[in-house]
Amino acid sequence: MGLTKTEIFTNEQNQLATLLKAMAHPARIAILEQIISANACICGDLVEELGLAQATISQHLKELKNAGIIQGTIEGVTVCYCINPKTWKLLEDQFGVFLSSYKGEANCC
Amino acid sequence: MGLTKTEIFTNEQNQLATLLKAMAHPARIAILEQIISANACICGDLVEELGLAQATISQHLKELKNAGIIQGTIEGVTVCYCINPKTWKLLEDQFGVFLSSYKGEANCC
DNA sequence: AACATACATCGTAATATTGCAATATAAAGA
DNA sequence: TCTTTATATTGCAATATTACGATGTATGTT
Repeated sequence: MGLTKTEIFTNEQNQLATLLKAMAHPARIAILEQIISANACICGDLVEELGLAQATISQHLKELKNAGIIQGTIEGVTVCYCINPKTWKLLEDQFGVFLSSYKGEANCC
Repeated sequence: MGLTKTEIFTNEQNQLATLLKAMAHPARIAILEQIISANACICGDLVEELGLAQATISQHLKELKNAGIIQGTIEGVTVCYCINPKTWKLLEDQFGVFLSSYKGEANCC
């Protein structure tokens, strides 16, 4: 096994899980924080900022791109990464609905 | 390798990643949705609701419990699971800050 | 053209995750 | 006590993730 049974779950459940999974790594959170705080799109600066090898950073960027969370544009020799506003909003909405569905009502246990 | 280099990142980055990771699976999202919608705490009902083996559900519950997202109390033969309000709030806060740090400003790429 | 720079991809090793059958444990009832 | 019921744990197979060195691929520079 070792293979998630996606067919059992709803599209929304699978989609949310995929987005969360893409973010569920400290390196990828750090990368996103950098991209956001730099406001402009950084690129190989990430390799210096975080203490990871270039290949590793590139792989994390690929995962974020695959999930649609960031987008990259080639700018000469460098590649410019930035947040994909559409997916970001989707995540805010989907996860927001999910989180706020719990009202913290009278604890039963 | 295959081992996350947690020592490179901040506590907050690691903590958020851990919480997101615990939720980043459709089965665990489904479990949480059930627990929330049932309002009261359900238990083995999950095995019937979702189409997964009892051992698998139990394992997912364990992961959610380890992450502090849910808590379980023994009630006779059954175990009563519910959301841990503290962790839920922590996640809402931490992830909320993170998500809202991106203002969707002028796209650069 | 030859080279440097910036990324991406490949290949690989170490480890983690997912899922389940089988088995263990613990509480309630006969 | 013996059995049933509900859940946890163990052990295992299949697959995924993380990380990195080595190498490939563009693009710009001399």
